[in-house]
Amino acid sequence: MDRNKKDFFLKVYEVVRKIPKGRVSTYGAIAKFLGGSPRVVGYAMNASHNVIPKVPAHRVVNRNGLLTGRHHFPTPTAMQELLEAEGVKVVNNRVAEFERLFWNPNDDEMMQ
DNA sequence: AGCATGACGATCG
DNA sequence: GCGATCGCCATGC
Repeated sequence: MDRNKKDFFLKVYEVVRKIPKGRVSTYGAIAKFLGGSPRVVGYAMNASHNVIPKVPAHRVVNRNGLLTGRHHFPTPTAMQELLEAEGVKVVNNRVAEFERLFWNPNDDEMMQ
C-alpha cells in the first residue's frame, strides 16, 4: 500500500545521497528524474531528518539555487556552513556559481 | 472525508 | 520583470 509512495521517498534519499561532495542539486531535477513532482521531493526532504543514513539535504536547493530549506535545519546557518565546508560558496542565501556546481542525477548515468 | 499547507516549478496576466 | 495562479502529491488537522 504505502510501499509505492514510500519507495519514492527512498529514491529521493538515494539520489540526494549520491550527490558528490561540493556539488548541489535541485528538487525539480530529482523530481523529474524520479518522475514525480518537486513538492513531493521537498516533502521527502522534510521527513529526511528521521531517515538513516542522514541525507545531505544541504546539497539540495531550489531551481534558483536558493537555500530555501535552510529554515528547516537545526540552525538557520547550518545549511550554509555545511555547504561552505564542502567548498560551496553561498552568497545572499544563494549558491555561488550554482550552474557550474549543479549536479543532475541524469548526468550520473551518462557521466559515469 | 474535506480543507489547508508545503524544503517547488511552470505558466499566465 | 513581477505577482498571481495552477499543477503536482503527500501530510496534518
